[in-house]
Order: sequence, then structure tokens, then C-alpha cells
Amino acid sequence: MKNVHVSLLDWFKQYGRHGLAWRKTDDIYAIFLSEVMLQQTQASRVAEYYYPHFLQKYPTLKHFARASLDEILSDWSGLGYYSRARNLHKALNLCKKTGLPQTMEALQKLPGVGRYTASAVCSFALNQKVAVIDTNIKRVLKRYFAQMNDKEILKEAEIFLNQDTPKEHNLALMDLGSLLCTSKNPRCPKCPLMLTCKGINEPEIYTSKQKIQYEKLDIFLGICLVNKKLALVKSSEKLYKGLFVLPEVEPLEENFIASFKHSYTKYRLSVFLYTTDYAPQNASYFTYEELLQAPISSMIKKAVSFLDF
DNA sequence: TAACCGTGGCC
DNA sequence: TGGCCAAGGTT
Repeated sequence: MKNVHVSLLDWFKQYGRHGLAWRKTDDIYAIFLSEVMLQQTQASRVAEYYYPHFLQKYPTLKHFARASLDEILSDWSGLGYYSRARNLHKALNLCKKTGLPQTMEALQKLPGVGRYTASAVCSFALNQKVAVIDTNIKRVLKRYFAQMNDKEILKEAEIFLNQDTPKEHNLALMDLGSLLCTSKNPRCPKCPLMLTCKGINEPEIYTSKQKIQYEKLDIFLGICLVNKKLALVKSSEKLYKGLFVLPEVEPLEENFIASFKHSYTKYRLSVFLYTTDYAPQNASYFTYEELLQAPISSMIKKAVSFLDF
């Protein structure tokens, strides 16, 4: 095992991604923030805008906790999976006086924090001896141990963890998964683990996924402008909860404005916009300038781009 | 357990 | 162009 650890760390020193923004700090709040943002989200989008923006605007846990949820959702606008922002706001308020907890168990009690995020914080911010398992690492370990069972993977990961340099070990496995041990066309000949990898002869059998059944959907949204202000309602549905959305209307051909495509999760939407004179009772009204800083989704931003006001 | 929750970029 | 993908968590 020792030789494998050494090979892995040597590879990491030479080829690992050491430059990413959230690796330049040990601040547990900053790491926590980055890890929540990175859930199911492409690292480049987080790195290029959202993470630096949040860290600049909310440099400490207290700054974040002090902000209103509307403000946080506005800044999260466009990043998707908005329950993350709501949970993050709730979690940081829960521990604004004591600071973030520093154990796996306590971290996982916070809303929106599962095993991955807790382990990432414990490893990357606190250098604890914890095995991190994200989709990249899971793929590496599945292949390396020729093992499909999640519980067994966790056991193997804990045994495999380098006790001397656990943080670098985790980071190395993560980079290995994203750079070499990719889902399709893994580059086994370049892999530091190739000599002892049990899955090297058939790496593709460990990455089969069930196909997503996409669903087409037409939706009809109402554009109600009063004094150059647009009527929006705050969603209380699971989708876009806490964000301002356009009200649904009956499609009337004579009121048609424009249509566009949008997709989220398994849904492939065709969105049709119609002018309407009737806004819901509980509507809020936004000028164009106000909309630029409002808690709205990318879908609503697209819709607004078709309007002239 | 499997469905659900967003988005933009890629080919 | 449209199917596929990317540092998960909740119910």
C-alpha cells in the first residue's frame, strides 16, 4: 500500500490541480461555502464567478448570516439548486455564534450537509483523517477495488486512506478521477494506480448509468406590466422555492409575445410568454433595474430578455 | 429507493 | 440541435 500511496502523491504533485481558488485557504467557512456551491455543479462556474463574489460580499460567516435570504438568493441567482442557498443560509444562522462544527457527525446535522460535504470540510479545512468520497473518487475506487457496493467502497476508502497525508490523498484521488480515471475513455496507461488496479481490464463496467427519461413540457407564463414594473410572485413550490417567478396563464393567441427553450433536471421546456392584464393578488412589482438584482432563476432572466421596458 | 431539484457547456 | 454531463442532498 505504501508504494501506491507514494505513486499517487507523486502524480498529484506533478499533475494535480493546485491552483483552484478554494484550496488557497484553510478558513472553514470559505471551504464550507465552496463545497456547498460545488454540489452537482461544474467547478469552473463556481471558480469564475460565484465563489469569489460570495467571498468578497460575505467575507465571514457572520456577514453571510446577517444577510437576508432574499439577498442570498439574489446572489445565488443562476447557479441552480436553490435549496442549497436556503439551507446554507439556515445552517450558517444556526452556528453564527459558535462557528461551524468541526466533526463529521455535527456537520451532517446541518441542513443541506450530507456525508460528502461534511467529509470535504473535515479533510480540506481541518486535515482530519477522513475518507472523502464524491462521484469522481467513487469511480476511481470502484475500479481500483473492482467493487460496486457503496458500503464496501466506504470501507475500502477508509482502509486505503493515507494516514500521514489524508488531505493530499483525498485531493489526489479527486483529481485522478477528473483528469485520468474519467467515466469514458480513462487514460489507464498514465495512471499512478495502474499496477494494482483490479478494474483496469474493463473500466467501463463500473460506470454504467441508467438512462434519463427526458420529458417535454409546454408552459405558459403571463407578462403583466404596470407602470413599467413587472408582476412576479414568490414561489412556494419545491421548484424555485423562495424565488420570484412569472405567474402561469391560459394561452391566448392574440396575447402571444415570444417563446424560448429552457431545461431543468429531466424536463425540456418550451416556455411561451403572453401579455396579461391580471396579476395575482400577492404579486410583487419590479422595474428592469430591480430585476437585475432580484432573486430570480435563469429561466425568468431569459423571459425578461424578451421584454421591452 | 428512486424521484426530484437547475444550469450552461460540450459535441 | 439535443442528449449528456458536473465536487449531492432531501424526501
